[in-house]
Amino acid sequence: MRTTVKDVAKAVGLSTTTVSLVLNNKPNRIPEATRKLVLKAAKELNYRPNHIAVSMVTKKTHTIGLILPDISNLYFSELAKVIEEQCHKYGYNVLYGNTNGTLEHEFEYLNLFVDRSVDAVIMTVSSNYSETDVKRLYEIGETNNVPIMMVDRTLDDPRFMSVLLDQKLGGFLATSYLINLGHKKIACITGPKNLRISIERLEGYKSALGDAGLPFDRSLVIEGDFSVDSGSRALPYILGQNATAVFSLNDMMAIGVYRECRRYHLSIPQDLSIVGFDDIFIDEFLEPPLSTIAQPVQEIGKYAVKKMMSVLEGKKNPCTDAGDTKIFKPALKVRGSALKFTEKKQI
Amino acid sequence: MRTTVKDVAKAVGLSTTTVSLVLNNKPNRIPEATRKLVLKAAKELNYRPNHIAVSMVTKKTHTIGLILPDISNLYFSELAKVIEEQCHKYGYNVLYGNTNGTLEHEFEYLNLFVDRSVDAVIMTVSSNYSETDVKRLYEIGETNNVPIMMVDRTLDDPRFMSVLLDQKLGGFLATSYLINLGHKKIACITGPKNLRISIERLEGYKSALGDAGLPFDRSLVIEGDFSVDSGSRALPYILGQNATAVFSLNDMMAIGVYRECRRYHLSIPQDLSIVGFDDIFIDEFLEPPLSTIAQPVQEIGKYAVKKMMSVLEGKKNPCTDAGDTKIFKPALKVRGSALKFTEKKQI
DNA sequence: TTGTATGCGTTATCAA
DNA sequence: TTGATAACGCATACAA
Repeated sequence: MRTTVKDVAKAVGLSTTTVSLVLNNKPNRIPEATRKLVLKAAKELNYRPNHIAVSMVTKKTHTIGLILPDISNLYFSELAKVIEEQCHKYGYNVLYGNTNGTLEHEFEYLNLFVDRSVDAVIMTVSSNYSETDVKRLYEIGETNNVPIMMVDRTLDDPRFMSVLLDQKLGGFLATSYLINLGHKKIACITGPKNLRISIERLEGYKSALGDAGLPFDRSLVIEGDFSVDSGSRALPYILGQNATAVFSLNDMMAIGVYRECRRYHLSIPQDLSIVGFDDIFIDEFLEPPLSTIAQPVQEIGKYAVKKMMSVLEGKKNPCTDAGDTKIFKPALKVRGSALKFTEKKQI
Repeated sequence: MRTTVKDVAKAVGLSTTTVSLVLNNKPNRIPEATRKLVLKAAKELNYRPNHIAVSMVTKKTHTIGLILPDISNLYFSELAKVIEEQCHKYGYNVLYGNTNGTLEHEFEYLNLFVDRSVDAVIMTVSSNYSETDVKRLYEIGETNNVPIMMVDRTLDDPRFMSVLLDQKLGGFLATSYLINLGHKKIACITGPKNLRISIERLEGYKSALGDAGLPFDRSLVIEGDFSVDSGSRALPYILGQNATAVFSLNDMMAIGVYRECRRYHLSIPQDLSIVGFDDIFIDEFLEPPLSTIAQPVQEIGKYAVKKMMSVLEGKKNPCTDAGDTKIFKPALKVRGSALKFTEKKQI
C-alpha cells in the first residue's frame, strides 16, 4: 500500500495538517526542527501525494487533453511530441485521443476529458462545424471552465485561442515557386473542399496565379482527402489536363503522386514537377527529395503550451485578451521535386 | 458550473443515493417511475459524473499510462494509436509520455502516472536496467498495485507481462532472404549493441548464416543507433568491406543507407541489396520500395490492451499466470530493395 | 423503495 | 506553531 499523509503524520506524531503544510512549503512559520522531521519521515516512508485526492480539493489536475485527428500521422505525432514535452516541463501530463477526423469523436473526447477535469484542452478540429456545433463546443468549455485552444486548424470564432499557420502564404509560396520555374499549367490537389486549410491554401495558389497574370483554371484543381491514395488517384486526371507541375496541398498526397508516377513510368521532376505542404520528415528521403512548404511544428507546439500555461496561471484571459490568434509563417523548402519548365522541354 | 448528483437529487426531491443508484444501474429494485424521473432530470441538467470524485471512491481511474521512447517515431506513433483506440473501446483513456530512451524518464513517468492512479502501465523500456532498476520498477508496480506490461522490448523478469516480437526470427528471415538471393557478403547494421532487440535480431542474422554454411564475419557488422544518420554513416564502412547486401536492423537506418547511396551515386538494389526491419509506412513509397521485416503492430497493440483489460477485470493475475509473455511472429515483406547476386554481376 | 452516514486522501479554515 | 474539522463529489453499507 502507498503511504498517505496520515501515515507520515502518525510516524512523526503530528497532525496531517502540519505534514501537509511542510510538504507543500506553505508560508506558515513551521520551525526548522519539525520541518526536517516531517521531510525525513516522508522520505523514509517514500510518501508521494495521491494526485487524485489533491485534485479533488484543489480543482486542478495538472493535466491537459490533447485531441488530434490521427496521431500516427507524421505531422501530428511530431506535434504531439512537442506538446507533451513542453507540458512535462511545466509539470503537466497529457491525455490524448484520436478522432479520425470525425465531429462525434471530437465532442466525445472533449466531454471525456472534461469529465476527467483536465485543466485545458488543445485540439485540432478536423471536421466542419455548424453554428450550433461551435456554440456547443464553446459551452462545454465555458460551463466546465476549461480553456480550449485550437491548433493548426480553427473555427471561425474569436472566443477560442488559436495557434495557426498562414496557410494562404504557404499556398502562395509553393505556387509562386512553380511559376518562377516557368510553369504555366500548374495543377492543384486539394484537401476536402470545405475544410478551412484546404480553402486557404488554395487561395494562396489562386493569389500567386493572379500576381503572375496567369488565369485561374478550375479544371486544373482536383479534390483529394489528404491521403496517399487520393494523391495517386489524382494523377491520371492531372496528366489529362496537360499540367506540367502540381501543387499538392499536403505531402502525403504528393507521396501518392510519386507512387502513381512510378506506375506510369513518369519521372519527377523531369516529367512532372511537384511541391507539397507540411515538410514531414520523410520528404528528404524520397527520390527525388520532395520540395515542400515547411511548418514550424516545434515553434507552434512550444508557443501553444506556453500560451496555455500563461492562461492557466491567470496571466491571460483567453476570452477577452487581444491577439489570441497567433499565426506562424511557413517557409518554402526547396529540394529536388521541381524543375524549370524549359529544362523539361529539352529532355 | 457543472451539475452534481446533489443538484439532480434536489431537482427530483430524492436523495443522492437514489440518484446514484439509478445512474449506475445498480441492481436495487428502483421503480420505473422514479427511475425515469431521475434519468430525465439528469439529462435536463446535463449531468455528467465527476470522474475524479468517482475515482476517489472506486479506486479506479479507467486510465492507463503509456510510456514510449518517442511518439514521433513511426513505429511508436502507430502503436500509440492502436493502443489508444483499443483502450477507448474499453472506456479507458491514455496518459502518455516520451522518454527519449532514458532510464530517468522511464521512472519519472512511471512515478508520475502511478501518482495519478493510473490503473495500469504499458511501456517499452529502452535503456539497460540493472538488477536494482528492475527491482525498483517491480516494486513501484507492486506497492501501487498497478500491473505493468512491457511491449516491444522487455526486461528479463518473468514477473512482468510482455508482448513481444520474435526478433531473432525476424533477423533470420531477413538474412535468409538475402542468402537465398545468392549474397555471400552480407553486412549488418545493428542498433546499440547492448540493447536486447539489437542482440536478438543479430542472433537471427548469425543463425541464418550458420544454417547456410556461411561464416559469421565480425567485420561485416557495424553498430548503429537506429537513427537515419547512423545508417548513412555506416555505408562507407560497408562498402569498404565489399559487402553486396546489407541487413539493417531497422528501417530508419536503411533510409540512411538509401540517402548515402545517392550521394555515392550507387543504386539500390543494383549496387547494393538491402533489407530493413519494422515496415514503417513510408517503406513502400521509397525508391525502390524497401523490403523489410514487418511487425504486426495492430495485432500487438490490440493484444496488449486486450490482455491488460482481462488483467484489470481480474480474470488474470499478471504475476502468477503462465504464458504472460506473448510473442508475435514477424514476416518478410518483399518489395524492391534486394536483387539476386548474379543479376548484379551482369550489370 | 429510499435515506443517512461514512469514507476516499488531501487541502483549507479557523480555532487553540 | 499546531490541530480539529469541514469540504471536494461520489459510492456504498446499513438503516428505515
